[in-house]
Amino acid sequence: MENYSMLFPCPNSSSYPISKSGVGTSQHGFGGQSSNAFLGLRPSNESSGSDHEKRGEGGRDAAVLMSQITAGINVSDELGGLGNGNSNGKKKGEKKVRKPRYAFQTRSQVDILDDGYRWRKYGQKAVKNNKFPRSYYRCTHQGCNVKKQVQRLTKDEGVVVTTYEGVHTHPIEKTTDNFEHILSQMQIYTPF
DNA sequence: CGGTTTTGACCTGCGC
DNA sequence: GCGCAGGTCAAAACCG
Repeated sequence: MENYSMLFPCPNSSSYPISKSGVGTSQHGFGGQSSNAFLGLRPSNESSGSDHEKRGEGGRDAAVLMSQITAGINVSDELGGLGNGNSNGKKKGEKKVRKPRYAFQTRSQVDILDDGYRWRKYGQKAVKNNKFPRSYYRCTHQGCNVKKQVQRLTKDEGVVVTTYEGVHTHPIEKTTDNFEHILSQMQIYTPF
């Protein structure tokens, strides 16, 4: 389905360490958490990878503290087919506008990254070739139509893929220092 | 009591 | 056309 084009240059390494235990040290600090092992997104993921221990559920606010940005930018401008007819405003005959989506991977014990915005979960689906479900969230801010999907890789249970769709039309609600750092870094890498 | 999560049903697009 | 897979809806349950 979605073919992510990973345009995320790792700034401080010539070779990307693709390791399951991506806890490496680097001089590049994402606000305290300093590690970026480029893992890359592969469309096919069979062969369940490392068997780590399960995620520590619960601590939503501590999510970002536990996570390490590992990779990722996805630019899918107008990918032709994604099964989605009624994004918002279900006028028939309306040409469906596909918003660009941005995906990145984090290495996290929990699924939910606290990025400072308030999200409401509106769906969860089992994904093929993945033993973990994909969760769908929508920004609860009025008028803001940003969505995100969160999915854990079967291949590496420690990796969480977060896909954002849309742009927030409002300021961040609660600032999380770590994630602000992350965002600022990502804007550097983003080619637009 | 209001907001959020859960979860099954439903819808839509795509490939065969 | 049919089946599958992804995405969304909505009612009920849950929680602070």
